[in-house]
Amino acid sequence: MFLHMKTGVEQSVYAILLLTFLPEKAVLPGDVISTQLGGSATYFQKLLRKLVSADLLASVPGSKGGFRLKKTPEEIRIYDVYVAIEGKQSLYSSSGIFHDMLNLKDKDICLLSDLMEEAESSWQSILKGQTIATLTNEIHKKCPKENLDMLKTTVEKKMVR
Amino acid sequence: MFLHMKTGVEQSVYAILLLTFLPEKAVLPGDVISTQLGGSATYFQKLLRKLVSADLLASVPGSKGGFRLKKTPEEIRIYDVYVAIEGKQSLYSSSGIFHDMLNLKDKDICLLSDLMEEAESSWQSILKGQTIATLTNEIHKKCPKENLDMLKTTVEKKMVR
DNA sequence: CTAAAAGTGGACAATCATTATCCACTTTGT
DNA sequence: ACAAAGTGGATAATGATTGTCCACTTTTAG
Repeated sequence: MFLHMKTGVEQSVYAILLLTFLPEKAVLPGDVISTQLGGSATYFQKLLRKLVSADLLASVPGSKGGFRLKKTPEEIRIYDVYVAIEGKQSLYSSSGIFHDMLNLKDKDICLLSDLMEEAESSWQSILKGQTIATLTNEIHKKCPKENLDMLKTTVEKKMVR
Repeated sequence: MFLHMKTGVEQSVYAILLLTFLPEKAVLPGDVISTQLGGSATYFQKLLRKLVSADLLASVPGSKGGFRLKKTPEEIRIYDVYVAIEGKQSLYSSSGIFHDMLNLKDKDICLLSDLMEEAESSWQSILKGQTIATLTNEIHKKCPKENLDMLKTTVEKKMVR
């Protein structure tokens, strides 16, 4: 088992967080978002596309285009962001060692699968219990108001429509 | 976040399982273990060394040497195997995006860290609740007795001392 | 109507952690 | 003394993640 936040998911969460500052109907161009977060702009575009495919973000093409939330912060669970980026497939999959060791006929028998599924679902349930809205609430505890206001100002300056 | 059983941990669990069949004081050479499990023998040696370092296995060098359990199956939690192979470090570590986004002074502030720690500890608690002994019990449900007996016979044929 | 700005999708390259190999060295039994 | 087996370290191969590029479509502005 491996338990590591890939930067893709982390970046996505923060990107969505940034978009919560947008007024209704306004959008933020992708390169503004990536500039604000730092890191690779082109890779970031791919993340944004995944978030669009997952219906978390809406995109407007063309000049004056950009991205905005497609759901409310309350509706977006951290788990949804995770699935949007990583996909659902990253659940435990046996490598067949148990099968080989015991010379079993049925390829699908695996000793660890039950345990791993339980562990994963326990992990996921935590991520399902937290939404983007939860995080925005916590921002105020963790971050000085002035920094937050500065960020809001930047967003409003760069947004379109 | 990424949740995937690396084969190292999986192999290790099965290796330990295999060693539970050994009578007191007997040992099984490393290459016998890896042959039984399949996969790379040399990589497997590295895993065994990690398990020895973690005090889960005892090793006897020299001719007629090999490996045996250092603890009882009841004492070895799946979590212990995980930590032995992966190390404790694979906890969530922020990549500093939150910091960059908000221009914070304190590098260590991270919005996601609390959530991730909670999710991880929930995941780990499942792995702490299961031991090698638990798995041996389940083997009988999942695996025909004849295959199991065949495995035991092989182990007894190849063991030393 | 044309150009510029912005998102889309796919092919492809770079990076990094994991997995795998090799070798010189030590320990133990015969 | 020699063979079998574990140890530790250096190093290569692999594969997933991350990052780049480019041709294409959509929209707005002039």
